[in-house]
Amino acid sequence: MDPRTQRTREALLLAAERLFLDRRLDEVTLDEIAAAAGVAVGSVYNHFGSKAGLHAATVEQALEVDRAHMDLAYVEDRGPVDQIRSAAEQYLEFALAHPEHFQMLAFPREPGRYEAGRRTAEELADRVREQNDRLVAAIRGGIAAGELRTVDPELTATALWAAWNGIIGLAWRPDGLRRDEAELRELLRAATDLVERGLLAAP
Amino acid sequence: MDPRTQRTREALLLAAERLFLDRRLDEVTLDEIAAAAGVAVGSVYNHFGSKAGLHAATVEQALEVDRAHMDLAYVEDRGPVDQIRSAAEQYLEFALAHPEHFQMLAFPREPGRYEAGRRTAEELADRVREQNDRLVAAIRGGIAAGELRTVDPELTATALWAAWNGIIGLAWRPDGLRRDEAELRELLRAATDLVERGLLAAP
DNA sequence: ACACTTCTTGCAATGATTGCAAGATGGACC
DNA sequence: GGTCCATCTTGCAATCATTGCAAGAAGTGT
Repeated sequence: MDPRTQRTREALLLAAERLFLDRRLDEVTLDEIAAAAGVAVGSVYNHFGSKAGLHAATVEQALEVDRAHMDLAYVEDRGPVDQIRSAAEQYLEFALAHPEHFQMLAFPREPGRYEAGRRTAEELADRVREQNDRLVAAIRGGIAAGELRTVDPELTATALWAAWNGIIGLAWRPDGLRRDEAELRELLRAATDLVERGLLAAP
Repeated sequence: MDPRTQRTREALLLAAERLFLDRRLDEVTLDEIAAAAGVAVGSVYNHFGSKAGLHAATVEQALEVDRAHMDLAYVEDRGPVDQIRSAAEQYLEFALAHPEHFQMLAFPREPGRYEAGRRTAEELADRVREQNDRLVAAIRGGIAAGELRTVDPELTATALWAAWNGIIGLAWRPDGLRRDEAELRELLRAATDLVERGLLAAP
């Protein structure tokens, strides 16, 4: 990698990390960050695509946390059904612990006109696919083990993940429909129960 | 209502409607709209809270369309299960026909610091509650008729609606995970099937 | 006509974003 | 070393939504 790129990126990340420590995204200006990093504002766009992209990068470690969370779910000694159930729980834990990252994964914004923005967006999408593949595998496993009905694993995994996003996303609605942590757990539990046992009465 | 309020609102709505006819939200500036309406830019904030709020108001009729769509689902002569199934379908149709409104209902943005913005946000939330109540009623009906298992109707309705939001929202992702109309229909069908019959194999 | 409330307006300021052109720098090659 | 070239960086201007505020205008009631 070009040493200039490396220097600029690191200076920005370091400065941004410090500033984001005690202030929220909208309380810190790009001017301030760039000044603290000793770099031009434009460099933020060159390397991270947007303010949000820079912020994302500073919390990039959270993606590792994401993986760590989800690793908890897919441990080998759980049955497939258990894995799916705990995937939902761990996803919620991840979202509550790292709301910005959850929102970037679940509800990404337009990446802007800089190459760096689009690159970041696709990296995040890859992360989602990665988790989705594990879910697919769990579903496949469940079907193979006879624990689950025969469904399309890909379709089911995507639908499940998207449904979780919709439910968990209620936590950050700005209106009266916002749900708090406890309500979310209830909702997600209800959803999981629904998906497992179905809504229809036994025939 | 103060006649000044009425005049200003109508002038803005008329001008905005015209300009939004052949250009998208981000292609029309507030300066332009205010100039066309012969009012100050600030009036947009006084009455609609934000540019998005003004846009919302111009497509307000779409909310009637929303109701019309959803009315199709909850007709009396359908059974509760049928009603729920078609509620999902109609919600998708509504979202595809009126993406901006769907997004304002499903994923509202911060309403901004003007009173008008918060008012609009709560009106939209009320609209959601209204539809949610119908879903609750359908679920109650299904349980009463013995067609559905005994679940918490409120919890289930909210979870269902939020899940639909997550799935339908995939249509407007800016990244590689976007799903097109056909895929959405498939996904939603899969989700509905999942919710109805459950994922677990018959014991 | 007078007072009072409520709207409207104009203006300045902030801050993200975009586009661009000029300058600086690192690496490859002689 | 010196030269060339691709790539970064920078600075700057411009756009645009948003916010805050203060002065002016217009209803409303007395």
